[in-house]
Amino acid sequence: MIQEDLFKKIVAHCKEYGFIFQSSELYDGLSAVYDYGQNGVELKNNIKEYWWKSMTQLNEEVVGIDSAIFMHPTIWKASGHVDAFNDPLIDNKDSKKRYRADVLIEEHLEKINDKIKKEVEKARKRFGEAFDENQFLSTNQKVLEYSQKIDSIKKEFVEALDENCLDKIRQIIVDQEIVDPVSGSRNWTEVRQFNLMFDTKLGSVAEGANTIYLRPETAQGIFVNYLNVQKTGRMKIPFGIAQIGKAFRNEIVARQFIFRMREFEQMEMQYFVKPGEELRWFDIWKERRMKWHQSLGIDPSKYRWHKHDKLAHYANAAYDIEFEFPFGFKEIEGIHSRTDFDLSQHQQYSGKKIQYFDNESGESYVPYVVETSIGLDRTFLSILSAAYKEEQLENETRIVLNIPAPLAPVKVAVLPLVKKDGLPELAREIMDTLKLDMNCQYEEKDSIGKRYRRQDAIGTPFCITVDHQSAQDRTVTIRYRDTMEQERIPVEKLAEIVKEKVDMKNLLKELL
RNA sequence: GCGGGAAUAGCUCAGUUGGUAGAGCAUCAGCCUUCCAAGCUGAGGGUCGCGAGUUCGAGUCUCGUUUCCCGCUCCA
Repeated sequence: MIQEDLFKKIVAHCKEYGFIFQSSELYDGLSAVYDYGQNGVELKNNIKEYWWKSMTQLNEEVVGIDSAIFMHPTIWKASGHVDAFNDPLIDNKDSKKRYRADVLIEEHLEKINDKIKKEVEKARKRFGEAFDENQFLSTNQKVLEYSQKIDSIKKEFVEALDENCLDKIRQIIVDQEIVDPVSGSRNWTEVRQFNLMFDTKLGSVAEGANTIYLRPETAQGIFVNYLNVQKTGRMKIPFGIAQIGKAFRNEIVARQFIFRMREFEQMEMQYFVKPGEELRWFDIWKERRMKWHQSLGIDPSKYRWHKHDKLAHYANAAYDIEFEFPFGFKEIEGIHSRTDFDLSQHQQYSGKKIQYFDNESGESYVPYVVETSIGLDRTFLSILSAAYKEEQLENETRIVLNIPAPLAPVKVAVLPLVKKDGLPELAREIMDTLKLDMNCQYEEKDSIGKRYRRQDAIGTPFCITVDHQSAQDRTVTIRYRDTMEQERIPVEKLAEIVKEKVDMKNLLKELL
C-alpha cells in the first residue's frame, strides 16, 4: 500500500471507530486541534499508565508531580522562551522566503560597517606608516556619512523594538531598500509577530490583569519544583522528577493530523545529576528510552536515532528517537543533556539558591539535568500506525489493530452466540465478573462474524463467545484477535486467564 | 503564511445547458438463530461546509470565508 494512502486510511479509521475527532467539528472545526474519542481516550490513558509506571514504579529514584499549566510569567523569561519564541518575521513575496526582520536589519548594518572597513583599508594603503585610523574615522567624509547612517538606523531600530512597533521595523526595511538575498526583490509583506506561546490574562481587567502564558513545555514546572521535591522527598542525587501534561504552542502551520497540534500532551522526566556525570547518565537514559519504545512490540527498524548537530543554547548533547510514520521518519522523543542552564537561570531570576549539598564530596552545586521528553500524541499515532493492518482473507479484507493487549482500549468482548436459550444471561454473568478488572464490551446484535470484525477494528485482543455448549458445561471459547483462533476454557478460570494476558506488567518486565 | 485542489446522509460517492436531493454500505426496530462482516421487513437521518451576490428559481454560476489535503515555508 502506498504510504500516503495508508495515512489517510488511518486518519479515517480513527474517526470512524471513535479514536480521534477534530475539535469543534460541529462548528466547522478548529485547525490543528483534536479530541480523543471513546476508544482513543482508553488507548491514550493506557500509554500514559505504561510510561508513568515505567518511570516512577520501576525507578525508585524517580518520582512524579503534576504542576499547573499557569505559571509565574518570569519563569518563561528565565527559561529563554519569551525571547526565543518571539520573533518579528517578514516574507518576501517573490522568493516566498521568510526572514526574521530584526536579522535583516542587523545584516544590513553589518554591510554598511563593512564599507567603512573598506575605506579604512584603502586609506591605510595610500598613507602607509603615517596613517592615523582614529583621525581618519573622525574626518573622512564618506566614513562620517556611513557612521551617521548606522547611528540613525540603530536609533530607529531600538525605538521600534522598545515600542514593539512592527510597522516601524518594516519602515526601516523599506527606507533602507533592503533586498531579499535570494530574489533580490524588495516586495515585502507586513512584519508579523510570531509568538509561539499563547497568552491570557490572570485576574480581571479592572484589577489590573497580568499577562500569563500557557506553558509551551512541561519541563519548567519540574525545574521550579526541584527544591520542593528534593527537600520533602529527601531525594539524593541522582534522582528524577516525571510529569505528564498538556502544553501549548501557537504553531504557524500545524499539520499531519495529531503529529503537530497546537494543544498537545508531553511525558517528561528531568534527571538531576552531579556536574560532570551528565554524559554518562545521558547514555544510560538513551538506552532505557529506546528499550521502552521497543517493548511495544513494533518492528525495531521503525526506530532510529537522530543526533542534533546544532545544539540549543541550554544543551551539551541531544539525540532524538525518530519513528517511521507513514509520512516518514519523524521525532517522537528527545533525550537532551540540559546542563545546569535551567536551574541556574531560575536561581538567578528568583534570587533563591537552588543548590544541592553533596554529603559524599562535601560540596554544594547546581545539579546538571538529563531530560527525556516524549510526545504522547505522537506515541499514540506511532502505536496506531504500526498496529493498523489490512489482512487478505479468502473473500474479503479484515481490518485489525494489533495493539499490545495491555494498551488496547477494550480488553475483552463478551458475545452470546445467539440472543436466546439463556446465552445472554450467562454472558451477562461473565461480563459482571470481568468488568471489575478491565474495560469490557457486551454485544449481542448482528452475526457473530460481524461482531468479531467490529472488535478487530478497535483492537480488542480477546472475544469470549458463549454458545450452546456453554449453557450445558459452563465452558466458553476465547478467540484471539491476531490469529483468529479459538480455545475452549471453563468460565470459572476465565477471569484469571484474561487478567494475566492484559496485565501491564507483561510490558514492564521487558524493561528490567 | 504563500500557491494548487477539495467539501452533498455516519462512510464511499452519483446528481443532466440552473428547475423542489439519490444509491450502496452503516445505524435503529422487528423477524430469523447461524463461529468469522453478505437472510427478510420496516424506520430514522441532508437548510448540499458557512455567508453574500446573479436569477422567477442555485447542490450546480460569481465573490468572500471556514476546514481538510498536496507542495513550499515554519517548527530554540
